[in-house]
Amino acid sequence: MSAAEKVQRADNLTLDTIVSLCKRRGIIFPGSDIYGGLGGTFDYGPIGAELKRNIRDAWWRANVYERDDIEGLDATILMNPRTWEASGHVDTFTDPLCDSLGPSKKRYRADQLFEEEITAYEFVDVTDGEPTPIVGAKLWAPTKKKAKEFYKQYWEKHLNLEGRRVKIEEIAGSAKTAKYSPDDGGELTEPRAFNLMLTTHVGPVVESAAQVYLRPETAQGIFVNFSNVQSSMRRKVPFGIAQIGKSFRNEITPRNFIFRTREFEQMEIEFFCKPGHLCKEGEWTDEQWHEHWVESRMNWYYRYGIAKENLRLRNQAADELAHYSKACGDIEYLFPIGWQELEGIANRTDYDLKRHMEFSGKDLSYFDPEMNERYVPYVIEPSAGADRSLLAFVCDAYTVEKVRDDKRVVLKLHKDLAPVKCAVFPLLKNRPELVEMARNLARDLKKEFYTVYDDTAAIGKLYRRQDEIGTPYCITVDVDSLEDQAVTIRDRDSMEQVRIGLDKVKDYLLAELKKE
RNA sequence: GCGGGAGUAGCUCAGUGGUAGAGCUUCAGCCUUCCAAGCUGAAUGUCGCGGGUUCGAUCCCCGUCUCCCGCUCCA
Repeated sequence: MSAAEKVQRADNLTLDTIVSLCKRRGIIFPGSDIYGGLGGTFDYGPIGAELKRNIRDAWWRANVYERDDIEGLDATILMNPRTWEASGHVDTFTDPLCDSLGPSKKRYRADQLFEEEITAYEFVDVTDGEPTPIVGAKLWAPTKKKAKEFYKQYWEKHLNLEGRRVKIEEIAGSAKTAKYSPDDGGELTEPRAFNLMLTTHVGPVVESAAQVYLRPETAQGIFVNFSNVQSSMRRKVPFGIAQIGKSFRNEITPRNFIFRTREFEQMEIEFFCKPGHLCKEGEWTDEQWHEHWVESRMNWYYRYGIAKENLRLRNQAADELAHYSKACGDIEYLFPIGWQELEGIANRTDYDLKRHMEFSGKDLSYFDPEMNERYVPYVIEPSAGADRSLLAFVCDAYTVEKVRDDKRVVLKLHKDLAPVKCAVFPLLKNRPELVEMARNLARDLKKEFYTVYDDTAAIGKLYRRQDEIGTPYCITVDVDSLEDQAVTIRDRDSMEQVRIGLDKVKDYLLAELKKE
């Protein structure tokens, strides 16, 4: 029976609480902290680095080692710029943005503003009988009614015309709305290209020819290596290639801690399969593989401890699909900031391979020995964010419990993800024999897994410190240990203790840590 | 980029025109035979940065940077 009563869960958890815990306990720091930070960057501290590595490992293990149809890959961040022309990122990753010069100051995607014939209106002050045009009070609207509406909503407030009589006059001229804000009729600035890819230069001379991009997704490194991996590993379709690595996007607004950052880590698989229309009876179509991957990926999050009610699948509507995909299932997690995407599983069809064939002139089709025929495989892409996953795992594990009259903060992380696996304490630090025994035990355990030794506080505080970073086991060497050569192992979640012979501690922990 | 808010100790925050404080944390010692105990002591900040007003500014003014919230983005 647990002595603890759970009083807080993710429902009333705020992101600030997580941010504060992360900084305090060495999990995540703001990037370039001493220089005031850099927007959209965060550094992982000693504990965070372990946690992230464990997440990467868990993903790699589940997808590369435990399956027999996936190969690993580690491609470069810098790639031949042609790659990004082929992938479509040079064109479609550029958002043309323009701003309204009207009072709303809204920003628009220029390509999303629909065009329509509109008329210019002018506001005239008629209070003193003599109509006087009001400076700056011109706007564009499809009808006089709409112009009035704009005037009420925005211009009235910004022109300070209290107590004055104003008339709306149509003036000569007509134009397309794409030049004027649909929200306040204000003029729009010229669209400026905002490319979401970050650039740098290779070679000693900074000139446009040497400009390269930092990859905005890891996927393309996989596509360009499709044939290399397939032939060197003697793979038959269906098979997949997995990769973990950094990607970069010049986000307009990085926000929400590590949720949206300019430098982030992806865990992606490109799974190559036979296009549905070529499949024979009993063979999985691309759509069936897509379903398989959605389920497989959902299960991965469950396996590592995400609560069922905090995870959901959302199928993207046709109009939100990226240019390359035929269908996309988003796995969303209920963060303190609301439901947000953790991972997208897209059916990219043969778009990427075909584009690379076109741009590189190389044949990337696959020869199917059973069909005795060549085809370009379809691709199912489960694309997860490592940083987002980490945030989700931490949020989901974050628990506040009432212990006696005190509260206990504990990260109930899955054992495989826990940064520190075991902590060893002497019950009394002024007893050199206990200190020595504890130090020796810790030293021994370190050979197997990440173990820490600590004696800088009373036992209760030592436990709580480890609870906050999710250490599953704490071992205490007490006075009796000197006699019976045994120690207590305390479980993080139940806070219960078992007494184990010193010589059996390692085996016990190894067995416990292995349990699912 | 636009609009709004904010920058004071590791964290959370208070405060004053006379160059700073609390709680928690951290560290050392004493004590303590198991869940943030107690006692003693200690550390830490050019009060985001630059300029101005002033005899004097953390506080007032201007500028600037960064962060947070909304618009846009989506792993």
